Amino acid sequence: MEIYNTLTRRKEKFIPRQPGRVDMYVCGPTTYNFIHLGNARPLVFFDTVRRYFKFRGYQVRYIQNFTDIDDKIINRAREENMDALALARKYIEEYYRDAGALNVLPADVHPKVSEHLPEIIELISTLIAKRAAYVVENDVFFDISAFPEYGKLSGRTLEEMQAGARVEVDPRKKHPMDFALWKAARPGEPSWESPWGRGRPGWHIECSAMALKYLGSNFDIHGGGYDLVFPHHENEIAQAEAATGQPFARYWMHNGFITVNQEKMSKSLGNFFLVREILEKFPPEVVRFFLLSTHYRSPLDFDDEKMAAAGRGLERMKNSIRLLMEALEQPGREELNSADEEFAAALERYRQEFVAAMDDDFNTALALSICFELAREVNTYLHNNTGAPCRAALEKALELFRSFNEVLGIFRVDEGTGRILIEGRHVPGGGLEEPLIELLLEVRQRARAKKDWTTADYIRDRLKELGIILEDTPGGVRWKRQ
RNA sequence: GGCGACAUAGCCAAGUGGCUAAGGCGGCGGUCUGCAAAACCGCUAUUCCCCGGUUCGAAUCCGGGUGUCGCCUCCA
Repeated sequence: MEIYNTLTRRKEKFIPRQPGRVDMYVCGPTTYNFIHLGNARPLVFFDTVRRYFKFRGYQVRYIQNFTDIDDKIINRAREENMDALALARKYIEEYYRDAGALNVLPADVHPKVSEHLPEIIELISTLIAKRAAYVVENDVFFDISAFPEYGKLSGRTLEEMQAGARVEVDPRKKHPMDFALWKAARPGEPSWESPWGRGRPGWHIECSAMALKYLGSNFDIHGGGYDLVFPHHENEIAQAEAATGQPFARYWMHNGFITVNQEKMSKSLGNFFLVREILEKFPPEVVRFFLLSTHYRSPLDFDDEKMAAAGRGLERMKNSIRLLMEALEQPGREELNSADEEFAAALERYRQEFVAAMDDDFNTALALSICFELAREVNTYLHNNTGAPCRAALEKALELFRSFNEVLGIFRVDEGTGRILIEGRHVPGGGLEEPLIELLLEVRQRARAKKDWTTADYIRDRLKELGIILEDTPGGVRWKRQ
């Protein structure tokens, strides 16, 4: 496998710290609101990375933090007249709903800053002891001059950064790029006891402390959005490496940004989309499919039309799986003929191409295109074998869809059997709906037998308005939910 | 001002030195159908922003230009 490493600015062969095992840490959201589409991209992408490693037989340990202590949370809590930690807790709950809808599997550990104060304080103490940090009044700052490699991740030098500085510098800092590890308590803010008085941790120290706690030094993959490269990840490296003397993480992966109408999502532009709002308009699988349809390092532009196009594409794949499942309900043929052999050989080729695509820096866009090729192969095969297709061949194709989906997570899966669920007729709990639809279809068939097309079309149109799609086939009518 | 990324069809999007430039959406034509839907078949970029260069050969490498976006400040 090859992974693009931000640290070296090129693709590198992936060699894990321990053979057969991958330890990864991904920066999770600051929980002061529902998650937005920009949060969803790294969520879905790194979830896919983790699924792929499992697919490839690695044992994966996946850590994703929640930042539940932060200026934004405090400000928001003040606006809502709420306790800051309670507000954070509320949005952590909401996070699980949105992430779950997007088929993002929970991390092995979701550490919270508020539950890791001892680790954070210990790390800061170590940095002070090693003269990589200094105390001013009740604040603690990281001393950039103690870490000569500062800037290695973002590829900029201290001089360049100073030249471009646009922010007023706290005059108590020894160097303008020094950053806060510990902030003295201010009235009305959550705070904790520390050797430097009551206060709270700075933004960057939490990830260093929690990643080191759960994964140790030199773990395999650290991920997050591209905007975290500087200063967040740069500072994480400085803190962790100054404290331990060891490399922090081996591969740094960063996803590109989501834009809306070619502009970065931002509150000031009013083009901020919450996952929750989008899910009111589009099914979650379509959102996930859309997010994976572009390579993770490229920017991705969001608008309704592109989502609609993604939905139609996903529908094509679902139709193919649906046709496959229907064909498997028929008797079929047991023995293989040469056309079946050819079909099976094509399936094997797709499997290899899929793995090659994902091995190449997680090229999900290419992997999805292989799913489309698989769909067409299946449809063509079914088209040419309407009489009695070979069961073994069909089962092999369905299994291939299933294993691709294990990685991509774009189709819903039955938790018990692991089989792909294509929304069709069956509703859990049943009720009268299904028999009534069947009854209407029967009436419509009678009309059709009498060539009463007006009635037949009327039933079809009205059912469509209710979200029931009819398709007349030579073998009878087929129906599905929209 | 400093640093960086990107530019492939109507739209989205793979491809980073050499077979016919993947795939999807849309469009057009055909098969099937009472019609429709779904599906299948065919067509839809003589060319990859522009200009130079390297090379037997470049969308792919190098130089210059233009344009778009991002980071340098909280940000996924």
